[in-house]
Amino acid sequence: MNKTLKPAAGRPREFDEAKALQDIRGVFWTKGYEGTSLSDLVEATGVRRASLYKAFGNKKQMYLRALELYEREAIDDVCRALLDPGDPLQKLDWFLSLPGQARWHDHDDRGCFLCNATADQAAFDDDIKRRVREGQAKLAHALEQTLTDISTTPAAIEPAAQASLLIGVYTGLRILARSGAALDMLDQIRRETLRGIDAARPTA
Amino acid sequence: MNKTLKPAAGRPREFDEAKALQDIRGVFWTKGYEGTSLSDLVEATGVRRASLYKAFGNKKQMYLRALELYEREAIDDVCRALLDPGDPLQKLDWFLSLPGQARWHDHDDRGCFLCNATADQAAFDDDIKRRVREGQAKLAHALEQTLTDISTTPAAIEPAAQASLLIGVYTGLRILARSGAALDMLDQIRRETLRGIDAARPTA
DNA sequence: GGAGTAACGTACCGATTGGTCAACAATACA
DNA sequence: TGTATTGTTGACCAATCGGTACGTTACTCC
Repeated sequence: MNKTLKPAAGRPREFDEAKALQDIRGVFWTKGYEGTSLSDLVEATGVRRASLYKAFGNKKQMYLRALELYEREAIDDVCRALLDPGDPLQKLDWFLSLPGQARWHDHDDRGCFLCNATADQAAFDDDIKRRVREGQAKLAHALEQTLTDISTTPAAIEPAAQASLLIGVYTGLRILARSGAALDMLDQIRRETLRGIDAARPTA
Repeated sequence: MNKTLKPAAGRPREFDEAKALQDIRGVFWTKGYEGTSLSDLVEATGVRRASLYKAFGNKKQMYLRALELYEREAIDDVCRALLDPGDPLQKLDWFLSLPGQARWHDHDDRGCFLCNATADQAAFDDDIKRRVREGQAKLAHALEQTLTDISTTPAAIEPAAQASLLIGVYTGLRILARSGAALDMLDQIRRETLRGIDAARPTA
């Protein structure tokens, strides 16, 4: 929007910061925080080391920005799909099938960056902890909305608790998928989770 | 057993290899694979660097041995508890309450080493992948046994699929707990999981 | 008491880590 | 045409990384 506006002082940036951030996200996503070196990021972006530091600060902030971008794009896409019209149970089934789909299609499954971050660095850094929490909250909100749509008698089910369950199962599925679990196992987990949710709804 | 037997040739080892492995496990457990340096292990064990290499080979093998020890002790303990006599549903409730318990009691929760390994290095290394799979299989077997005890009409429930579900939920819970998720959320996940399993059993 | 063997202790290795510095280049504004 | 400001560049940093070479020491067996 304001790309041309506000030219600011000094020499203009020669690289596309947004594009660089996408590349950075890709590296952190596949290799994790500790597994990613600055040299990796320099190679992936084509941007010199000092320029990256000038633009982003330090490694941790690059990671945070990359995770933020992932949440704004990938997570929001999932939320939108969950809020789209359609059969709620079918949408939840789709949501829980994402880990297995990724493991099935991709040669090497890099999982969900949000889940990776949860397992990777959230335990060690409060800033990452907060960002992960925020992404989960967005997801939980969309799931809760979808769950509410299952029944018009909301007293019978507890959408908030079931949304938490879905976050938990989804996280577990992503971690298991990336660690090479059998597709059968992932399918079983998805089916049993949906069975439990279906069983909890009021018998109309 | 054969501590005194087979003295072998050469200078005897001055440190207790089993004790050193326990210390190594502790460091990997809390700091992860990449987060652990050889200096950390030297400091934790009190054993010189070259002696560690002599005894264990390299860093990855130290990790594998530590994970193996964890599975042989902690995981087996859990399996035994699940197979002990008692109300099956209550035992499953206990199992799913472990992550929340750890988060509640320990100042900083280092989680379940098996789950940490699943999320940490299993995606990148086939050997670790195999070891993780083995630990999960042991757990799954005990869970399946417990689930079978819930009902005497096994056709109505699918213990194998529900065991997979429990592994998935447990993994998710451990990752979420360590990443600082609210205790409420962990409780909700546990409750909803058990509700689903309870709902699936045949109405006697 | 050798001879053989294996662990110990230390110093060391090249490579890589995240991060910085100062010279230089490109822009806006006066 | 300065001057201020900011990005680019490439060399450079101390620290640390996983791993090793080698001389010494402690043990068993002959």
